Amino acid sequence: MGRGRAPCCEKVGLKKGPWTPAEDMRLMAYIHKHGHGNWRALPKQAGLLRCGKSCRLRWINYLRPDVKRGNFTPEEEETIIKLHELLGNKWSKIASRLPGRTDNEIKNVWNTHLKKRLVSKESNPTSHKSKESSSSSSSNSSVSYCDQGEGIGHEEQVNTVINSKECDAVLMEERIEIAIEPDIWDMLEDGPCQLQETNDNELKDKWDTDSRSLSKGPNLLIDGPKQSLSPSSSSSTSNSYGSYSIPTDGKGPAEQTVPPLETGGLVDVLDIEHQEMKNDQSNLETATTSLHLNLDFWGMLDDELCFFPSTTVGPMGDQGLHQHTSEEEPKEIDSKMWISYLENELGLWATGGDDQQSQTNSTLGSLAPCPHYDGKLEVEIDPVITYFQSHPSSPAIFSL
DNA sequence: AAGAGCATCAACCGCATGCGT
DNA sequence: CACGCATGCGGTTGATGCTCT
Repeated sequence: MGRGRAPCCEKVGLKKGPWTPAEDMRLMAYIHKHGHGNWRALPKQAGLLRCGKSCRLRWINYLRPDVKRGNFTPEEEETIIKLHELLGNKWSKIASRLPGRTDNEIKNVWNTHLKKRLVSKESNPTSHKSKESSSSSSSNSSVSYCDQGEGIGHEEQVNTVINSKECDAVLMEERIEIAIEPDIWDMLEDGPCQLQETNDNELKDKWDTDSRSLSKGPNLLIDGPKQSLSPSSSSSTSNSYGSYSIPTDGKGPAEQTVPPLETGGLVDVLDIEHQEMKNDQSNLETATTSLHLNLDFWGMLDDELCFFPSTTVGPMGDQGLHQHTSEEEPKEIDSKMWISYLENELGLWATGGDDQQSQTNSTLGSLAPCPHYDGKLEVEIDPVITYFQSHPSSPAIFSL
């Protein structure tokens, strides 16, 4: 049905392969300030030698604040199995039922773990029969009924509970059903600067501990705590992670009343869906609430930036990042300074090889540091490292 | 200790879909 | 209605790390 085809990304001069920390930072900084209204234009505007697709994917699968990392819980796995029975390889739909999980991640887990597990169970029918066997076409093969046009009955089965429209609409509501760790919010309310002064060791311990349980990637910017929180739901979108709100202003996280979703079982989930759809108005309200949450998230990010050690405040000194004026121009200046600052900091620790590195290094000397930035940091404290050590996960940084 | 094989997962690719003109 | 474009989605690949021999 699609008319015309997206012109292939300009391949010439565009970088492929694993993302570097510098690229991650650039992307995060850009989206932080500008959002991602246009993925295609984004890399150019952000100074990234990547195609928009690549940026989008990186953001969605890794940098997105509410992405949950770490091993899947048994409950999550069970949910995936059940949903796969019903939906087949509709990874994005499945992902929409698992807050913080991406379709890519779920797809990988399915292909590497769950599928094999089910196959082995099938080969041992005494321990596993009935349900799985009746839907084996979808559960033990990556080629599902959805792919093959078979199993329409399954689709109908799903549709008796949720038609596709319902499903999409429900996703909005669902986005806020994410367990929040209260202490995280407490930490936020205390203010990151205060934390730095009073709870630094404790917090660091927490991060360190959490970090150990994390999955790691070959090119991770930072490992992150296995978190069950996602303060900024991506509910402004019709899918689980498709877009993110542009920062402006918002209400505090404390207003959020978040019933934990996780996996109460598929039936429960679908029941909830059904009930939810009875009231479009409430969905609209939820959407509004979620929007506030998203906005707040960015505000929190800005607040977080004062988490830099007192000697390592950002480019705007101890005021800049907190100063939110209504005027566009100062914001733009802030944005540029912020990005420049990030680039500078990356120049302190990132290894060479990245062509952006030369850029950042070249600007290193020319950029006026913040009033508190005395230049000794390079030796004594690396502000970026310090910052991310305190916030071991990039998602965590944003989701705090 | 070294190499082979396997497992995992981030990232890419191409097609599908939706929307604006 | 036709077209072009941007984004979403699912399959696949390749790099990396781990385990086994």
